[in-house]
Amino acid sequence: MGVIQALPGTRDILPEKVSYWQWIESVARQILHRANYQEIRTPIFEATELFKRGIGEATDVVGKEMYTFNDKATPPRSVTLRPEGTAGVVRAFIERNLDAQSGVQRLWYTGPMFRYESPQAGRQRQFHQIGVEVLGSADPRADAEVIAIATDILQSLGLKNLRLDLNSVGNPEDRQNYRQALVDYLTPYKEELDPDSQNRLSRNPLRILDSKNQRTQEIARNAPSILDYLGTYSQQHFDRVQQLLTDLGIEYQINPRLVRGLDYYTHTAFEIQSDDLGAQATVCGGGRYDGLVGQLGGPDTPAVGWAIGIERLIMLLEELQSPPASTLDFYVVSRGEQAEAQALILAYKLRQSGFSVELDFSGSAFKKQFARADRSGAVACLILGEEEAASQSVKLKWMATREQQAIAQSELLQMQDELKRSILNLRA
RNA sequence: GCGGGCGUAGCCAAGUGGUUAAGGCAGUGGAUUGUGGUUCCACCAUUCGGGGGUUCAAGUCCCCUCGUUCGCCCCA
Repeated sequence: MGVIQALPGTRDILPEKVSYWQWIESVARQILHRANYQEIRTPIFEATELFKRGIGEATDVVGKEMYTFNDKATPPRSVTLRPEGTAGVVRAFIERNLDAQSGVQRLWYTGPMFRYESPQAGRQRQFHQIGVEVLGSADPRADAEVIAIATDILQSLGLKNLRLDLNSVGNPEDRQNYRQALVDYLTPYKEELDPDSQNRLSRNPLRILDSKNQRTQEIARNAPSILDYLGTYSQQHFDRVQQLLTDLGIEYQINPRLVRGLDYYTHTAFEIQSDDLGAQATVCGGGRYDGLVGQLGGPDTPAVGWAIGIERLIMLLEELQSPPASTLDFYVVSRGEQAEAQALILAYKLRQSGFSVELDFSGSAFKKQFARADRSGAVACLILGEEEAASQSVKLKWMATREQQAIAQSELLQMQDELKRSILNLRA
């Protein structure tokens, strides 16, 4: 039609939905504040190299989903819109020497992420995450704390029917041993696997475990478990994390086939899923990444974190709650040149006194303006016609009771406290 | 990249080859002078995402194209 549309996989967040976003942000902020996590804001684009090295060349995210382009530098510089939050935070941690500041850095962030994928339910090209990263502790309590914060946020928003899947992917050595065992097991079945899995057999066999192909799943069911290949330290760490979660009263299920898509994970890996989300069931995913900081050129620093997908969270919230109702105090109705001018001033002054006030600009019949006042959800209506304008007065009408009184404009502005009390009462 | 669904007004939506394209919401004007969450009336798509074709006749059938949506892959 010639109308310019938002690009595929991007969405406008319209005013009627924004209350969900504000609600999520305020709940998360509060919970993170209580745990003394500090907010960090990093650029939404970074050197492409950061993600290649951090996330791993072999991953799908890096291999086919990055928004990468050259900027105008000479020579051209390859730049990528961040596909996830951890790499940027770790880069800042290293570059700004945050490790030197204190033992442990507890950080959180929120903002847009970008992946060039085909959009579907719960998946966009620009989407938003809220995430945490704890840098500088290998203690299982850090894993448990971070998981507890995630469940706390989700529960505080009223979500139920969530599953916490937990696994350990061990350290690189454990994983190498396991990988070999897995390949040994799967190779005889190679012809029966789905084509994607056949491909992965040599490149990324762990990923075969969570294939959705039925036959592949049947085969994977009897595959060796990573949990039988954990070394002593890995096993102790994993046991401890489980114990701590139990102590905290957080329910989880061990899922030895949980494999996460980014290369940097070590030891703890977890996902929080819902059955109400269609194909993209994961609301929160995370884990430990003890090797990443070192891999990106920083001092060896153990770390653990997660990210919540805000759009997916909102999909769940929409099924449960409706957004908070309007909180408009006054709707100002006016007609006639003089009255309209006075109405504007009155609205302005009331706002300065802390009231929320909407002014009807239409100039249409009072009847229509009242109908709009009603729909606006305002507690009271202020009416200014020619009579009121002539006498510098205004009619104050309480919508719920239909009671109406004439009052001098100056007097209305004097009785703030009384008005505030009445509005509170009528709203309750 | 691959597969399926859908595309009629600002929004929701009927319509499945035959004169002027239902209805609802929203919007605008009105039902005696300035009072809403009731009612009633009028107005609001020369046109069915776009292009081509079949036919005496197409929103309705066919082809192409664009958009959108769900799924695969993968992830938040």
